[in-house]
Amino acid sequence: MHALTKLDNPGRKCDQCLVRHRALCRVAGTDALAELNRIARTRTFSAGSTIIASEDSMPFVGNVLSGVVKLTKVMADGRQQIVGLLFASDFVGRAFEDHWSYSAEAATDVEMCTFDRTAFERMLGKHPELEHQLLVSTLDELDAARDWMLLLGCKSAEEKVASFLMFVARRAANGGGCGEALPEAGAFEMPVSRTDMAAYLGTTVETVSRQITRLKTANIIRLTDMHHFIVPDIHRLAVAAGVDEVTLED
Amino acid sequence: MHALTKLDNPGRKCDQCLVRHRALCRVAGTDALAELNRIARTRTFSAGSTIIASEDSMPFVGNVLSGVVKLTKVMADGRQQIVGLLFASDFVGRAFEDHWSYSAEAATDVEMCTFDRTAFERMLGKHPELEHQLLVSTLDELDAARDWMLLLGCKSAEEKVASFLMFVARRAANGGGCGEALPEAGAFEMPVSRTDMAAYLGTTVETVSRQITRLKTANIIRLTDMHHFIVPDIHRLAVAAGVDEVTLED
DNA sequence: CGACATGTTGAACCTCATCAACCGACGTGG
DNA sequence: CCACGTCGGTTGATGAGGTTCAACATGTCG
Repeated sequence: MHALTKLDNPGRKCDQCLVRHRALCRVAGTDALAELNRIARTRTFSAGSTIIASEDSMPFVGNVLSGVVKLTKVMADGRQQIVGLLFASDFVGRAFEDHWSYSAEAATDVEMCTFDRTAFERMLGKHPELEHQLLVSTLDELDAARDWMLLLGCKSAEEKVASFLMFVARRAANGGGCGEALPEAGAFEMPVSRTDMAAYLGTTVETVSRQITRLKTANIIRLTDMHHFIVPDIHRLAVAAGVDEVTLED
Repeated sequence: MHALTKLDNPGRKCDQCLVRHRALCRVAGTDALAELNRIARTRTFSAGSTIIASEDSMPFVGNVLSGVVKLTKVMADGRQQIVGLLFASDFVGRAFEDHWSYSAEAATDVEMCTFDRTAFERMLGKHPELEHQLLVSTLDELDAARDWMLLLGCKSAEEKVASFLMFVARRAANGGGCGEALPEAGAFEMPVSRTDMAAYLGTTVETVSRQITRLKTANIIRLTDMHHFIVPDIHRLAVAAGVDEVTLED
C-alpha cells in the first residue's frame, strides 16, 4: 500500500513549501529550519492507502502538504468513526508515544512532509518554540474534537450534514485547497466520499445522502457534480447547522 | 455563585498536596515548585457552581484537588453536551488563549489549586519541563476526547452507559477517590447525577436510567444506593461496553 | 459491454427521544 | 407535626428520526 516517493533537494525544500507559513515549521528559526530540512522527507500516499496503522509503531510524523488525511477508530465488530480530518498544513502523528490508538488513512491522494519520529522529538527538545507551537496546535485540535463531540451528541442528521459542509467550506477555502481559486462565491470541492462523511458524522451513508438532497431542495446548497458544492448564502447553511451565532469569521 | 476560600500557607503547600505526584507539577524542579507555590491559590467551589463561564476571560487555570469538574458546551436552544469530566490531578483551563469555548462547572463540591493564567504562562515559558508535561497531558486529553467521539458516534445506549461505568470505575478507583479504600472489589462511587451522565453520553436521563436497570437485572452491576455501584465481573461490563479487547489494565 | 464502486431513493423496522405519571428524599413554612 | 413544593430518579406509553435492507441510478474502468 505505502506508495512512497521522495523529493531530494534537501538544500532549499522549505523555501518553496506550500505550507511554509502555516504549518508548525513557521515558527522555526533559520537554524531550526535547516535542521528540519535535513530530516524532512516528502512522501506521497494514494487515496485509500494506510499512512499509519493503529498497530504500527509510528515511525514518522509530519505535515500534510496536499490532500486529506482521515484519522479513524474502529470497534471490534467493524463499526468505525472518523475522529479527525486533516488538511494541508495540519500535523499528523503523535510525538512522545510510540504508537497510538487510531489509524491515519489517505482520504484522497496525499503528499506529506514527514520526519522520523524520534529525530523530530529531539528537535522539539532542542527548540522550545517548536514544542510550544505544537502545544498550541494540539490545544486547537482538542477544541475541534470537543466541538465535534457536541455535534455527535446533540445534533440532528440535518444539522450534522450542514455543519460538515460548513467545516469543509472553511477548510477547503482558506486551507486545504491552498491557492485553488474559487470559481464562484461559496463554491468548494468536497474531498471525501459520502461514506467518509457518514463515518465522521456518526451516521450512515443513506442519511447523509437524504440530508444533502433535503438541503438541495431547500435551495440552501447546489451541486454541480457529486463533489462540487455551491452555497449561495452561507447564513442559511449556518442556520441549518444549528450554529449559535455567526461564528463564520474568525 | 463563586464560593471561594483560600488556604494561605504558601510556604509548604505542595509537600502535603494530595496530587503532588500526579499533577502537572510532579515534573517541576525544586525552584519551579517554589515559584508555583508562590502563585498558587486554593479555591473551593460548591456543587453546581460555575468555575469558568464560557464568556469569562479565564482569569485562572489550575489542577483539581478533589471533586469532579465538568466541561460543557451548550447550543443556542439549550441542548448541551459534556465534553470532559475532570478528576483529582486533572488540569482545568487553557493556557495561551484568554477565553475558551466551554464552561467549567463543579459537578460535586470541588477543591482546586489555581494559578493566575498569565503568571502560569510565564512559568511555562521559563520551565520547558512544565510546558512539555502540559503538552503530553494535552495529547492524552485529545486521545480521550477522540475515544469519546467513537462512543458518541457508534455506540448503542447500553454500550454508552456501560462504557461510562467503566470510565468512572477506573478514574474513581485509581485517581479521583485518591486513597479512598474500596470496600469491595469493583465497588465505586458515582460522583455525578444521571442528568450529567446523559449529557456526557449524548442521550437522555430516561435512557440512562433504563440502561442502568437493564444492567442491574442482567446482574452485571448492583447498586447499594443511587450513587454506589458494584461491578462483580468487570469483564462482563466490558463486553456490554463493546470494548474491543481487554484494555482494562494499563 | 459488463463488472464494480459510489450515490440515491424507497419501504419497513427499531431504537431512542419525548411526554407524562409516579416515587422517595429533602427542606421549608405553616 | 404534617402539608407542600422541589429535586433527582424510575417507569410506562407513544411516536418520530434514523438505521437497515433492498432496489435502482450513475459513473468508471477493464
